[in-house]
Amino acid sequence: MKHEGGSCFKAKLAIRDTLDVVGGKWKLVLISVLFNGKKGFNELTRDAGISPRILSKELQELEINGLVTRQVMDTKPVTVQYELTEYSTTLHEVLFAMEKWGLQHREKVISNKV
Amino acid sequence: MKHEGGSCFKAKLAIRDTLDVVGGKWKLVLISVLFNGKKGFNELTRDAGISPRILSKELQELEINGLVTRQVMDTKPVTVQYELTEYSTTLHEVLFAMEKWGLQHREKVISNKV
DNA sequence: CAGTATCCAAAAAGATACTG
DNA sequence: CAGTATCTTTTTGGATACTG
Repeated sequence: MKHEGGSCFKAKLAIRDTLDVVGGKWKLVLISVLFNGKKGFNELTRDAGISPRILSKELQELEINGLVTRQVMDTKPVTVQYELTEYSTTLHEVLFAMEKWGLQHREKVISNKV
Repeated sequence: MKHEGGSCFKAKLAIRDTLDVVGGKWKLVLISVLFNGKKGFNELTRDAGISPRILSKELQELEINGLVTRQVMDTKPVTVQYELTEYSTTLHEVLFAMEKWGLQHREKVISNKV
């Protein structure tokens, strides 16, 4: 046995904690889209391919968890800019690892299917 | 702008690909549990805290994606051992990053709430 | 023990119309 | 443009009994 019960238990909990914050179908995708820089609401809707209802909910959760800021701009029809926070940079490692894995996995699947 | 449209699009797709394979509530948790070594079905049920129906489904998907092997042992009441594959090691970076993030985030939340 | 079948509850997602 | 309300559908999960 490599790990004793305690450390595995901890690992499992930590994974769960992370999933509670950025799990689900959209959050990491949204963060990766916002990596480009600020975006407006409808822009995000289009870029991520998400419906407004869900986007609104996801953004609120991301904001609550300190990963995104929402800034109301003083424009004629009010606009809003969503932007990643400084804290969100702590997720880079996760995002980068997932992006890398997705790419290599796609390669692998493609080559196995030829 | 740090990335041009193309690379962001690619990043988004890669994240999605990864989520398609190991997204959801259970897969990464199961993998982290199997990190300990082989486990039987009921053992996994207990360790992960998952119902048999879901466990069965998740394991099948993990097997299909080449992340887990299922080995039927030649014992009196048949037993089965689930084990991570060599390929699953490609996920270590993702798992490790998520574990690390979960830990630091918990720290952060706790200290902010004191 | 391993796993499936059945049934049910809850969560997540999607489409779309509508409001300031 | 930003976002909410409403309604519907799909997905996901959980309890539990049952089978080889």
